[in-house]
Amino acid sequence: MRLWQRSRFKATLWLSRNEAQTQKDRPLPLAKPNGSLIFENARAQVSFQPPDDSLSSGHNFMKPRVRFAPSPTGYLHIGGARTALFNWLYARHAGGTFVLRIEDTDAARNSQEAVDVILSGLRWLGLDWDEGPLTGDATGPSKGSFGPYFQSQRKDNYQRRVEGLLSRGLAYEHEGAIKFKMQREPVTIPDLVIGDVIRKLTDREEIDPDFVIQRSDGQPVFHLVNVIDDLEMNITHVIRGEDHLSNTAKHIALFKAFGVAPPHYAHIPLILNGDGSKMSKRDQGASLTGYLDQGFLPEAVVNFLCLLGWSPKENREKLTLAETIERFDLPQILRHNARFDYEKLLWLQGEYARELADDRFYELAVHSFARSGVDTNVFPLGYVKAALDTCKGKFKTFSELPGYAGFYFTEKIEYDAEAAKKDFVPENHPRLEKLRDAFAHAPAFSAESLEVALKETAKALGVKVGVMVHPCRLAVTGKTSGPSLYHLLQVLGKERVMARIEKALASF
RNA sequence: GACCCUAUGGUCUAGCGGUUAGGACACCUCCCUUUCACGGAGGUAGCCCGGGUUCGAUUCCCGGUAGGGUCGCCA
Repeated sequence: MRLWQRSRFKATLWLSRNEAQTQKDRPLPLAKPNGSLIFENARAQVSFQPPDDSLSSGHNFMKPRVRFAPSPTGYLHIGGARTALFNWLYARHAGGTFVLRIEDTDAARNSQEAVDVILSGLRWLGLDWDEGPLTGDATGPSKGSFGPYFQSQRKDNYQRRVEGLLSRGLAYEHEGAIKFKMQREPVTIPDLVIGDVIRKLTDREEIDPDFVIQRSDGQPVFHLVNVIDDLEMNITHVIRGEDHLSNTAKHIALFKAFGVAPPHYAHIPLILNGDGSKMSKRDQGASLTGYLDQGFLPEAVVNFLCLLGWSPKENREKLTLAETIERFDLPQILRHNARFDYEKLLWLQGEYARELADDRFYELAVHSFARSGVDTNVFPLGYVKAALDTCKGKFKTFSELPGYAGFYFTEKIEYDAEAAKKDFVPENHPRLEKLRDAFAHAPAFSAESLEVALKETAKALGVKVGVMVHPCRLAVTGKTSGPSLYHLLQVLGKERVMARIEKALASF
């Protein structure tokens, strides 16, 4: 079973690469269990003439055209982001075109701001689109020759198509709405990921298989506009979430009704919550914006998303974008849903954060402090950079940074309560005094000589190094962990360090 | 309720009839170390169940179970 399905994948893909557009006018390739190809005339079940030239493009494209068609709901779902990523990867891999189309048919919940969330999210991830809107304004500028790229601006097309359907008896009015005459026979959905899916009618559909394509208020419905836009934008591959799989039967029927062979379909598995439940809007981690806000790096998010439902093989986990584009292809996409593993994302984030180029690291770090209300610009640039250098590679997300290194930029040191109880004890008081004196007389206030000073003090007192280290760290940073102690002392400088030690000594 | 998809450690996955079932994250132990992190060494843990097919099934087929999706004048 699997074998013949896979052989069909190859045949279909080959077709997609080389004859992506000419297939529009050709029969649909299907496979038989013996692996040979058969052809089924896509128009076999329709008895009308295909649309005139004004509705069907005469262009002959060799490269795939894919699209991401989100609805502006005010946020970009992480699953949607991955769908966009897979589309983008396939386009880049195959040298095709990535189209961004905004499905804003539901006027009530659309706004320019909601579109901007999508645009900025995709831009953040680095998923540039070859065609689509340039701004969130539905009537604003766009690039590409298949526009408009907002469905709200394409009403005439839908109206014309509906009238065509009506005149050919393929749709009818019902209580003010327009319904499409859906076939009752099972629909075969050729899918590049899953294989041939034979979709039968459900019990409710048995009663009435027809579905509304235009509401009684005149607004076209998703299934209709989605198909018309894909058709008119010459989309060759529809790569979308598996939640659309069952509905694809309707779309294929619609394509047939318009006299055109449907595009290739690739339904990708969904992303579930860590506990296996469906990831909905309200779930933690569902919104892409959240990752930006938490200080994740887009390259980490992209890398992680790639690993959900697709594998680069060869035991690779961390990949550059170029490597991913090179390796990515539709047949290797997994068929089962994946759970979102936050820990693994965090690991990748740490990997990328450690390797950040200095300038970008400083920029992101300064930004994270600004977000937490700390203006690092009031400190000398050299001081800020030196401080940040001691933190690189020691934390994962940038939202951790203000908590990790905030002591560099404030004199209000709050001691960790538990640590103070343990380290600010009477016997440590004279030890800290000795350390203060040793620091005061160190030949230089550098990490090297401070380390020598501290170790010699410990030796003189007959205690382990740690006995000196912990109270000292607590005194100058208020925390039990952080950057290298000697280095942070050097960066803070003698004045700050001495003052903080005095203050600590006065507190116990 | 019906229809569709799926099923390898806790998680992401490699595997495409014969393997000591591989890697990564997480977890545990140890080493390194001023803390944390990194790095190094090692460890616990897996083929959902039941039938077939086969000399031989994680792998192929059927059934069950479980999870997910769909059946809207939402997208």
